[in-house]
Amino acid sequence: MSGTRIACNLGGTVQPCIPKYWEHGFFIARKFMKGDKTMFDFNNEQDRKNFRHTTSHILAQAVKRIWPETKLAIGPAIDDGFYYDFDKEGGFSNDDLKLIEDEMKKIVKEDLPLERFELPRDEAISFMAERGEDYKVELINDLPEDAVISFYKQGDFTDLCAGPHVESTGMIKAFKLISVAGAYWRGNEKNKMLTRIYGTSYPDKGMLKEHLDRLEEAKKRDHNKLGRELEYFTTVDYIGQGLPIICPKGARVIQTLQRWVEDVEQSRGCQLTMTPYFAKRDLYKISGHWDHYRDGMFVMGDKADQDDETKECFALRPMTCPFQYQVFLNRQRSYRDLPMRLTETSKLFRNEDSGEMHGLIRVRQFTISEGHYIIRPDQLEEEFKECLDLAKYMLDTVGLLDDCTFRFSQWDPANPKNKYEGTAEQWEKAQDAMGRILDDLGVKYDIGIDEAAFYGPKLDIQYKNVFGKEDTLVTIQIDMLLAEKYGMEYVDRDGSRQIPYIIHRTSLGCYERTLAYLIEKYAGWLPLWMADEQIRILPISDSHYDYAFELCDALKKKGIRATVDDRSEKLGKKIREANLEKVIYTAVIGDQEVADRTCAVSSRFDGKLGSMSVDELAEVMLKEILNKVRHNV
RNA sequence: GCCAAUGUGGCUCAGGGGUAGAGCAAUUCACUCGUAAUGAAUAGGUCGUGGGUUCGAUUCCCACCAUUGGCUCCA
Repeated sequence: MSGTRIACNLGGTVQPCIPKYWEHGFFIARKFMKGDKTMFDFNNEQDRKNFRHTTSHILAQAVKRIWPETKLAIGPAIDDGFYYDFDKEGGFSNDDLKLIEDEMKKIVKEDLPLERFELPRDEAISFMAERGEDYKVELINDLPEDAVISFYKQGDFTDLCAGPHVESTGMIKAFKLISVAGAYWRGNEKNKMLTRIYGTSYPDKGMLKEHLDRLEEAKKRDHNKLGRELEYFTTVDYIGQGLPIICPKGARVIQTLQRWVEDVEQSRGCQLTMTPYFAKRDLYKISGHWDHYRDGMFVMGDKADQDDETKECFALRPMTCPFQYQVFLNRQRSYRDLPMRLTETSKLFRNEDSGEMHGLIRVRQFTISEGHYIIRPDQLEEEFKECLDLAKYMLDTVGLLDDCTFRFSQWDPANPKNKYEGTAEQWEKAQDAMGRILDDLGVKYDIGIDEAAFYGPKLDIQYKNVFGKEDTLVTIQIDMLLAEKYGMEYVDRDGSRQIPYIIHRTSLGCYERTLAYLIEKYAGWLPLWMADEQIRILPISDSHYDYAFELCDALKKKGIRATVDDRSEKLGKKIREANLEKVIYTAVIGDQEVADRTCAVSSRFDGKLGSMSVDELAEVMLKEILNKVRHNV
């Protein structure tokens, strides 16, 4: 969009926007830039947001024209487009979307200028109250005392809005309504569920098409589709939601990752533990899980017995922490024992709400490289740094680091659900420590308020799936609370008893989720070292089978995962299917190869490598495997 | 959990109140093949599950289950 750079000269308060078209473009209203000349550029985030925000107003206008009784909530721009929340009886159907789009086209054609005006609070309230816009009235009421209350008017439609917007509705040359979804008013599940319409818009049709094509391409990488097609995993109705079956191919990847992770952790001073998958309620009571996390746990037995102290009650573990602490508690500890770096490839069980599950990304049983570093306070910085370094090393090795973002997840003292343990003082102390360490390390992070664990702040390493939805891949948490709850202490140098700090950390994070992201990142072409089938040998006809199997065995002996396609099919078909099944290396065997004891090798990434002996082939492949080479797909 | 959409052989999909169809895949046979689909034949579905309406339901209604997109929650 470099050609679309336009000047803007625009007004203060009630001033109408005066369009001033430059060569190719249009211009944008900036209420706050009185007399200032600025450029519009769709590549600029703010300009793009304004553009999408105006589109959301057009959406609202269209909806109000068709269903005047509909109440408006909010309608901001988001990363790839915009949405608007409506309160309409019965919601919207897909046919309705079409209807709305048609009306929106009319509004664009009408080329209505967006005019900004302000009203004093009482007038603003009566303005919206007269129109029956209860949600808007609530919004205005909640604005701070000194807030400027502004409106934007376009033709027959006026919305409460801080702006800014583009010049006129005629500028929205290309848009599309993408989907309908439910969303709680103000994001609170206790409030009414409204109907949200998502859409996107662009300055021209070509860009819109590009965007939609990108979405189509993303769908092809979707682990939930590709992972099932390639038989990494499957699900079964009668086993249950969020309980995927990891098939051999997926299990191989996870096994390979797990072995590597455990080895690396061991080389960095971690000790492996194996602790029970479930425990009595008593354990979780000490940790606070029983009070703060019970909804997320699978508690066994009758619900009625759960709180009956005379009855034994077990629950599957949602976290490993309280189990691993028992290792520390097993005997008296000295400051010399610290840091104690415990790690476990841990199965966890969390009773997620039914609507939360998603492929391998959000499941009810998962496997995580979960570690607890029990440390002296003076070791906090060094050990935290070690955890971060470990995580970055692992993510970098598998190729996910570059797409990660960091989130400093903090508590919200005002959380209404009594989510957090501990005192404000303890929280401030832990958060200050983490903030200091992150700043020292120069980590660039966003701050997530109310994203902390119930026992402490977290550094979350976030990753986005092909559709842009973000989840946590790795987490490192500082905990100054739980050690005390469990009576964990060590004898310090001076003989005094001290309470350790604990760092909760994952190194590679959840294997199921990581597998999902790897499938998406590599579009199924996982790096050779973790791929299940590393090479497929393709004999041309059955006279070549013996040599093909001989070759296969020779490669296996060298630690390469090789198979033979011994079906009675033509070579073209075998090659096609090896590609569809994302096998990186193929080796063709015909008369020539049998005669000179070679094979004709191709690699997905390096093309035809020509004729090679077993040893040459193994050398090439082992080099790629040992170096954990990753390709861009 | 909430809002909505979807659910037809392994996969992609068509159909529709009178008890189901295509392509690919699978199986068998023939072909013995040189870098992205050889041909023929065969088999495979109580149309997600359970109720209801009806002479009759896969089709209409209800509930449940699962999948998908959001919301809320979260590794």
